[in-house]
Amino acid sequence: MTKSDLEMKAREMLKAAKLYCTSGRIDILLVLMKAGKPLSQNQISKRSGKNRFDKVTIYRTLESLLSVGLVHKAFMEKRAWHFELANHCTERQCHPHFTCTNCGDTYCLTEISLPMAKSPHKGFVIHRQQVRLEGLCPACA
Amino acid sequence: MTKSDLEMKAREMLKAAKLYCTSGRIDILLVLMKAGKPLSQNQISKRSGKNRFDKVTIYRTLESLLSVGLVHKAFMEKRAWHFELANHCTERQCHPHFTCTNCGDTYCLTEISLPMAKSPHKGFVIHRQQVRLEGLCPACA
DNA sequence: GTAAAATATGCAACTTAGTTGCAAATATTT
DNA sequence: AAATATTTGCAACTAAGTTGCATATTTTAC
Repeated sequence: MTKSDLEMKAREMLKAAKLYCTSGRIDILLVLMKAGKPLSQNQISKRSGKNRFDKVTIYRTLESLLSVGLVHKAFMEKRAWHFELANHCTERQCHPHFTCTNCGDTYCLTEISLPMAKSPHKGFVIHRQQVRLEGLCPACA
Repeated sequence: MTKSDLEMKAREMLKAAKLYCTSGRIDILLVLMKAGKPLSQNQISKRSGKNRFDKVTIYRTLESLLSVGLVHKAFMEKRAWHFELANHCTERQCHPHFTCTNCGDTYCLTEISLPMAKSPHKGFVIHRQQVRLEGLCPACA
């Protein structure tokens, strides 16, 4: 897929979500598509090349993408939130995220999926489930 | 269990872990025992009564308790880390944490446990697994 | 195509979480 | 009770994330 193909795709995603097609949103979507794993605001900023956007803009852009379900927030050991494309995630569950305790890298383990937790008797209604895994990656094992 | 019984218990836990029995550690353990759910530094501070400890002390205390496995870090939707007693948690998995999307309260669902994820072929070694659930609590459902 | 309306962006200033270094205080060991 | 080991408080700092407002860009209506 060429660069402009990806950009076309980003534009379609934004249009379908009824969001303005702005350079910020397109760029950030491209960065996330190419990364294929959760990135923090800071990482997104560094990867968005010459047209660096303001920190506030990145946060607000992520918020808008989040509000229409184009991205997800992933919980990580790091203090900052990480964001990733909502690709292949269902309403109820995304793939588990694996963080290597040795090198610190995070991977999306799209091959794995755990059964959804069953609500306990007391009347809890479970809508979504997120799973975080820790251990050693192939390079560090 | 009376207040001093709890304190005795805290002292035993610290002694077994070969940590100095200081008023800060005892107090913070008591707060966590009474809470029964993950608390942030800020919440711990508010709940530790008259002998409020310095923010830095609380962080360092939690760190020491963490290092000997007496407490766990829980990931939450909030920006701050939350800590809880490592009660009933195995090496590999703790109970899932449930956060109500309506009222924001967090519960420890000790009745639920998911099977551990199986390592995918590629050579990942999974050591620990954490599960976060979202939905409606009995009061909000 | 252009003007008006709707929304996004940048900047400055702010809040909150968490950390570091160092001197003073407290806990344990002898 | 003194010496040693460890913890605590304070001040000052870093980094993540937010808010308000003026300006710029995108879309819509004509």
